[in-house]
Amino acid sequence: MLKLYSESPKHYVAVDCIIFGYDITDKELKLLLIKRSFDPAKGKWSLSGGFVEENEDIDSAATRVLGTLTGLSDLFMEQLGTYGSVDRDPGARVISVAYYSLIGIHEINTEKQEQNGAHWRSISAIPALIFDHDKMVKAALAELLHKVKTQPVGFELLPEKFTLVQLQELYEAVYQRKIDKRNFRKKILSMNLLEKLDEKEKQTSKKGAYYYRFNEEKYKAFKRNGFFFNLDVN
Amino acid sequence: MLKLYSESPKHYVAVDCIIFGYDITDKELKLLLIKRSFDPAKGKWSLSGGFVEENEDIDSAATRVLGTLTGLSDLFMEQLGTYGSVDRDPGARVISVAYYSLIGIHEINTEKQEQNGAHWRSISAIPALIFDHDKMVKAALAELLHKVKTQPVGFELLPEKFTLVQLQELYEAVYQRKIDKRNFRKKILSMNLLEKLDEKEKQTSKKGAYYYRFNEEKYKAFKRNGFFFNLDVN
DNA sequence: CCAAAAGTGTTTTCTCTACACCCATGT
DNA sequence: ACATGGGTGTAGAGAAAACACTTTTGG
Repeated sequence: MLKLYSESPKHYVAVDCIIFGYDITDKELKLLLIKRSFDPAKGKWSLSGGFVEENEDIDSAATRVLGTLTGLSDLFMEQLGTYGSVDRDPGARVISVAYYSLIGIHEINTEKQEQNGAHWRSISAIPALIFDHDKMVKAALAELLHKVKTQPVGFELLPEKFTLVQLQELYEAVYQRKIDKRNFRKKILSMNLLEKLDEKEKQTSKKGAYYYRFNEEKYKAFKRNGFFFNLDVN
Repeated sequence: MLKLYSESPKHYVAVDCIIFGYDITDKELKLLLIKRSFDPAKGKWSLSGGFVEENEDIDSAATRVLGTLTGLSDLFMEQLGTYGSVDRDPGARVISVAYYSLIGIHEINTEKQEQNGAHWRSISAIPALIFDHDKMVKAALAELLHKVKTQPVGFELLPEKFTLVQLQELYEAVYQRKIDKRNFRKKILSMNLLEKLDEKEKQTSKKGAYYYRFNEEKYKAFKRNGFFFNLDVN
């Protein structure tokens, strides 16, 4: 570093959130997108974002944006990367730090969101997005695919209680392919991270499917002993 | 985004480079660190960095910093993440985008570097670093470990011609453990990414070890056909 | 001729894959 | 009693791990 701080230029810094949601009923992975309400690119689809304030950590800015849109806090969220091409935003030079987060669509009031100009769109039919947001979404999807294989984040997209069928459907929605039922169950159950409950889900079948719950404590304990989550099934 | 651009604050944005180097002779993975020449934290060890200029992409800023220090261009470099806590730099609020890069120590003039206050330090004995640079290094190391397993980046740390022994020693330095020679060779050679040369390296043994070269073109072709590099050996 | 490092295969173990039938229950 | 979705095990293939001796050659 040759220059003094004061001799260096300052930049607008924004956060953009790639919000993944899973809908247990229509079994689709979705993205929360907004219709932009101001120029430039007013009326176009975009990720939701916001500027980083003076005395605000970047992570906090992302949490704030996410909270404003969903009304939820304590969601899974992770930094994806920073997009800093000079011309990425035609309005001004804005550096954007992208975050992705996972939320269960069942948890939130979808109608209220749509009033705010936010809409859930299936990842199989994402509209064109402004600026480099397509690039961000593409990167986030790649990251998500890797993440669900190597860390137990799939549960973030489901309600606390879920059936193995629902868990498998989630993985199928993310991978976009069918998974062998027996191999999937064998593998996930062999990790000993799920607790079988006495309760059954009876809406979708007469027999009913047992509910399970992810045990965070067990996972932490296993991890301390060098265990790695791995759910790469055929 | 509720605010207009002009109502939002601007921030100093810097890049910091985690520069990994591998020394073929002492078989150690190293980091290029500098003794900071100005306040705050003058005289302390730090990563090399620099501010992002007005009309400069962030990636370009990182390339520039790396070039200034090493005199090299076209090096392997990738974004690691952005560090944006308000108080991370006591001098001012500076948002830092961290990059890591891989270079062969043999390629550069080490003496010239040391004159610039830059020093290669083994990763097994990294001094305390300023600000959150320790955190960056830790993250970069984790990323590197993952990267060398899943992408052919190890070659970036070696000269163009290298022996299989040298390649294995590099992986041993990165993983910090011994690897089985026969399994390692079997696996890397079965990928068909290395070309055996007619030349032998004769400094370290009487018999001499054949030189190999990484074939970038083959790798690209294989990748197009869905091949994934994987070098996870015991 | 011998020290020192390079090079080379096989067996065993484990993990991944493929695959089909019975079970429970509401109507 | 039957239709519907839930739940279960095993055999074969392929990948990973363990392991020790022969080759070459400069001094």
